[in-house]
Amino acid sequence: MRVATWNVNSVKARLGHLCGFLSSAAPDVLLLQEIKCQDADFPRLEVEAAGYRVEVRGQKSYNGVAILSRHPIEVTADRLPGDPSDEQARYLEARVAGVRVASIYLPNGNPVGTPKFDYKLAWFARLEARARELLATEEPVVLGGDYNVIPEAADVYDPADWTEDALWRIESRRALRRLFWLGFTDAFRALDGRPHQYSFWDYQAGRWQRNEGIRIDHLLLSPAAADRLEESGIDRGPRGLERASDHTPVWCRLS
DNA sequence: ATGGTAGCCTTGCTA
Repeated sequence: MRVATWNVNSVKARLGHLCGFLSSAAPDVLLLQEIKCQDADFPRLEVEAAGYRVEVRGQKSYNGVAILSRHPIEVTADRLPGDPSDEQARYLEARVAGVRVASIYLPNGNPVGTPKFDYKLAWFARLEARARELLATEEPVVLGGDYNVIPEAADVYDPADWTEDALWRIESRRALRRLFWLGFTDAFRALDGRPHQYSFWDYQAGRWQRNEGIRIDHLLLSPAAADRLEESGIDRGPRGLERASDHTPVWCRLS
């Protein structure tokens, strides 16, 4: 089973790229983030015509996540537990072909020192609590999405540019590490030892042309899923297209 | 050199 994650930065603006990726990469499951539309505005017919079922947790203008799958989708959560007042559409979880998957759009958290950074860390704590619950099920679990965290110096072109950024702050990296200490595996890092393999390049300052990116989109595998990990990769193709998302898909294959 | 781009559907916010 192949699982991919992609922050598309508006599913309506990226519909052509999305359909191209579905037909060329043909993942069994695609986890989308930043669809930037309400449920009713998701281009469902086009995606269904490509052979995929669709579950959406949308929101007007910002955020929004979805799960696309060639197999039936049984939604198990359409929001991250732990804060009923949180209205932001950043979490959708489902069971697909015996694997628990989640599409995660973790808060960016900038600027540091504002409520936005506090929200990021609080959201991370809720995710950790949910991850513990999912581990207890002993089902294979794939927590995929835009984590908005650069795990290590090898995942950024120059850490000095990111010193005060919420994506690199030690509090954010520690929060991600806590998921690793729980037993989750970074699917890409587990199989690819090369440094400086990125999943995001800013639109500004020619970052793509200069290959000055960061790796912030991750597939975290529970032990039962990691036991089945056979292959992983980052597909840079979509980032090089005209009017591309600033992120590109990350994928893995489980036996 | 505090710039630069993109999408929302606003005239600013978020990233």
